[in-house]
Amino acid sequence: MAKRRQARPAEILQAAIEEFSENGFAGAKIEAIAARAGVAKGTVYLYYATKEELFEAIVRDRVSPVFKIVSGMVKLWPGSQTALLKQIIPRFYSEIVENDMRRMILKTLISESDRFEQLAKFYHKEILVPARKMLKNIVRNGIKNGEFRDAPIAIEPLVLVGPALTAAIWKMTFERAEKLDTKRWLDAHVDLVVHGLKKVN
Amino acid sequence: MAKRRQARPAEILQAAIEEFSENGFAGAKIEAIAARAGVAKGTVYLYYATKEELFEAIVRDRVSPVFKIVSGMVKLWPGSQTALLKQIIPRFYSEIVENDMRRMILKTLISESDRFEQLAKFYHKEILVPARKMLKNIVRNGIKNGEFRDAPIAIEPLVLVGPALTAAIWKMTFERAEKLDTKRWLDAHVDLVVHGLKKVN
DNA sequence: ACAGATACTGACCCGTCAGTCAGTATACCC
DNA sequence: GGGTATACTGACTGACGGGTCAGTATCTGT
Repeated sequence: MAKRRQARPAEILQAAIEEFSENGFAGAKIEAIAARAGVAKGTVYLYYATKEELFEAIVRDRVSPVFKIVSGMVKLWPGSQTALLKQIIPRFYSEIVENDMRRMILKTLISESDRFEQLAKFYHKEILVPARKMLKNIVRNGIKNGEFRDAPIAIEPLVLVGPALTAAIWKMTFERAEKLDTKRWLDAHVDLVVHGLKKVN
Repeated sequence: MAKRRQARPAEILQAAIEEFSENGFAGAKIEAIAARAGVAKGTVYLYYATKEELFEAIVRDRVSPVFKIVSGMVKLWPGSQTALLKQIIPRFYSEIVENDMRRMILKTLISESDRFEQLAKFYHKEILVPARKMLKNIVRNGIKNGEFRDAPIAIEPLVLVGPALTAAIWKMTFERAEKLDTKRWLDAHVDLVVHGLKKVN
């Protein structure tokens, strides 16, 4: 023991991600997180004052960075905006729908939004607002270059990724009643969006 | 007291709807439900064995009936399928996004899906499957009569209402960070769907 | 090799709340 | 008006788990 001062936080965070992902926020036990990290319960509290703070650390450490990668990709895109959407939307599925940790974060944000008012604001500012801006740019570029119609989606572009969120919800909630066919869902989604935006004259 | 045997269940159910809607499933206290119903805690348990059972009773009593009304409307629709969608989609918003009770039910289903495995199956069978069938019929009819393209949406038609779900989630989770402009969102949604399905030759 | 600082431990504390049940009040029938 | 069934009550129990802290181990500098 001891001397681990710098390694500990990361170890505990990793253990927490696993425990939270498997059991959700409410179901996760601090003692179980400690056990996974090979540490006593009290030690967890040396680094994170509350269960909430531990959860917030996960969001800050693991969610924000991912978005920056996607967002960087957009800036360098050489092809058409339609092709870009066909690239981006599946990305939402692999990052949100198919990723245990991020699905769990989403579920927690929904379930415990009262408890995490602060975190919801953080998520909104760091993820939702930038995502909207990114999508808005894509749509506007498409309108400008004649690919897309001048549609109200340009004002409320997050509507474009709504079905992806719904797929994630389905997976969390109804998977045992009926398995989601992610690929089929994604295909329908992309097709709808592409044709919904396309300019027709 | 006494003699209320037939009135009690409905009174308690109503009180439970209010308490659950205001505080969510986890935050709702049986004692508070009892107080609202003007009854002692023990009395609640004479009619509903557990908190879960009480919640299930709400879903069974209040959710299924609504769907039947919407679904009936579709059968009698005289106009175009496009016009029908323009009628139906806003309906999803008033029934799900703008209704406290149903938003709370949705949130609970998501948050407590493990606890309510049985109920999730019920909801799937009674709501989701019929909703999908209804939407599938609309899309197919539209394809048949030349209004719509033959799109993959015909196979996964729930994608069409995905953005509505997302709006409900936003309202539950990020309302305090940024108020959802439901009408604007709805307009973008309907526009996307209508143009996404439209046949163009 | 000693002292003080730092890291860690885990038994315990404590608030919460779903669910129970012995006791009380009311209705109903003869 | 007495006796029994039925409805209701609310103090209590028991499980749970987040958070605490007095005690122990290890490290570090001199």
